[in-house]
Amino acid sequence: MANQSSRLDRIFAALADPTRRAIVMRLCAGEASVGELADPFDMALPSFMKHIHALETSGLVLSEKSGRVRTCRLSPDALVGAEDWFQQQRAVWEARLDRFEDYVMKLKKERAGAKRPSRTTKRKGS
Amino acid sequence: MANQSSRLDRIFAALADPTRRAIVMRLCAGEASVGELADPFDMALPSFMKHIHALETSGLVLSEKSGRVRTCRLSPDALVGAEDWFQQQRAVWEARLDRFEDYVMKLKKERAGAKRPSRTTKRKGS
DNA sequence: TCTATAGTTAGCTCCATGGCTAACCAATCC
DNA sequence: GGATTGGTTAGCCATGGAGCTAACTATAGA
Repeated sequence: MANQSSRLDRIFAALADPTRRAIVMRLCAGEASVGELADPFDMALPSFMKHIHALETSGLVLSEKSGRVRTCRLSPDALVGAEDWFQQQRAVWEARLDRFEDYVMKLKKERAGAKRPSRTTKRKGS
Repeated sequence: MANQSSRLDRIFAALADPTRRAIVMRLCAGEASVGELADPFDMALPSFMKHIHALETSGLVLSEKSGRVRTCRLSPDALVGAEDWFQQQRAVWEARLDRFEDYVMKLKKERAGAKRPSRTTKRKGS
């Protein structure tokens, strides 16, 4: 797993473009040919194909040509990689919030220690 | 003019860069000054500042200058927007898979005596 | 006050991206 | 077989992103 980050690079870069996000959204509803996908966009085909290609090299989209028609579909685990990233971040972030809260609680406790007999300050859980 | 890049555009573009993802990850662990953030990266400060700026204009990161030190932290709802997008997509996608699965099941049933119930579509909940 | 520190601004390269046209296959269809 | 359709390749251009240096501002510390 040397360079997994570059995969994330490409996934996020792919999703940074509204045209490509729209393609992904459309493919969520089922596979489609390049032509069908391109139809709603006011864009020359070669330009559009670049988007398809970007999505393919990011691993989000798979395509297959049969006859003269290329059919695209979402990769089964397409969005998983990126979504996982978010979840990891959120995990750290929330852990940190917890820790921060602990810290604040501890401060309060220490500071109030003189004034107030502390209630058993034990949180952590959620 | 009317349509400057949408917020999602900027968020995903921001996350498409490994340096910036690293910054976000680091900020998950708590706020830090620009200098502290920049330290692990072998990069000139002005270059690094561009990354910070990209993160700020994406709304992922907030910063505040006090004295000569600029302190950065994650925006509280930083990753929410993007994460939501994934969840929406996944919803549509899974709905569609379910429909597809229904279809497959129906096929199987029709073709033979129905035997095994399967539900492969499920992945981690949140 | 003088100096070191922490960022900032300006301005330059280089290359990737997103768009275009034009010409080119290769299936299909009449 | 010839025309049509659906994609592909090649090549051009403009923009913007990522990096750099150099010079500057402003605060903190001695």
